[in-house]
Amino acid sequence: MSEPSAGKGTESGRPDLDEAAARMRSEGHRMGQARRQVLDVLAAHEGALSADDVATALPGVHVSSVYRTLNLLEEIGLVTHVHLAHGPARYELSETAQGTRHLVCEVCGRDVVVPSSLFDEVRRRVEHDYRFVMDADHFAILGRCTACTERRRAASQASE
Amino acid sequence: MSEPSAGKGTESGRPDLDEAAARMRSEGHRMGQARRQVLDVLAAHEGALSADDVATALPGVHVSSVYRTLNLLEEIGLVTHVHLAHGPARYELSETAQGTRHLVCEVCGRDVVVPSSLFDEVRRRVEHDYRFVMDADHFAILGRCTACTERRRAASQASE
DNA sequence: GTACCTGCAAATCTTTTGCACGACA
DNA sequence: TGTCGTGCAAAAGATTTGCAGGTAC
Repeated sequence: MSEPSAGKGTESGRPDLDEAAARMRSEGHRMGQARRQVLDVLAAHEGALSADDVATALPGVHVSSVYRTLNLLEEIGLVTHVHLAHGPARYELSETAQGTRHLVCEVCGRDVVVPSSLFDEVRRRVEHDYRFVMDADHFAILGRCTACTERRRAASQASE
Repeated sequence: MSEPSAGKGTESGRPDLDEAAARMRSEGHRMGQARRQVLDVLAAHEGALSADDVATALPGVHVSSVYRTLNLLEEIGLVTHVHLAHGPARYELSETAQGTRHLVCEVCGRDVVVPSSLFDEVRRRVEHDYRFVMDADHFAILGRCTACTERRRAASQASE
């Protein structure tokens, strides 16, 4: 175990984690090992991780516990999930995900993160015209990244 | 606009179907009964259907055939699929789906279809600033419809 | 000490695949 | 008639759930 401070969960030495623990306790939950470790892994990673990624990173934690934990954390609002393309759901800390949108290349799978403020205008129009409040950015937007667009263009030109 | 599949007397009596059959044959495929029936069901429905919906509507057709058929039709370009919320994928005729985007209420599941032209500005900006070409509208945008927004507001006011 | 968390196994749900037979062109 | 489409069963992948025992508080 690579935690700087050993012992029971009250003093983790990580402000984020203490905050999360407090949040959880205030909602009537405990901060067990699995939950602490899952939060750790999510905090340590930049991108969004699948439940399986998390479980693999934590050999001592069972996948089902990872799922349960992620669901709980999401319920509480500490974690958000995104669907990138057609694979499994991917999770990240809400704090990290805040204000971001994922553009995923259908060809190479590259994940481009863009500020969701790009969508402010659309959001306003949708809210006004359709009375619909666009919400958390749970779904990626599919398309083609530069490289794959060029490649495609080159290919179609070559074939003519 | 949309025309009912009554029309001129051709072999099948359904111009859409004949067209589809021709398209399939030109790509080296046959028009079996499962394929014909799946196309029929999709044409008969306004909204997007799950594979299971289609299979249920066609007691004589096996689910696996429905999946295979839908995948083939999608490959050819006659059908498109959308992910509404977190359930199974939903399929509709490309013709119907053309130029539409789905807004799905996270609370009640209502599916609001809007013109994708709403996103033209965003699309331009994303293409210019991020060199990313936004593609088919395979993923719904989640949020909250009017009714559920009001209900939520009322609830949060009541609880204070 | 009690109630909750967790590991494990098995169930669920969606989608895919291998195989043998029957139908379409 | 030969090939392709289809039904059926089983597999595969993602996620959930029941239960028994350990742990946080």
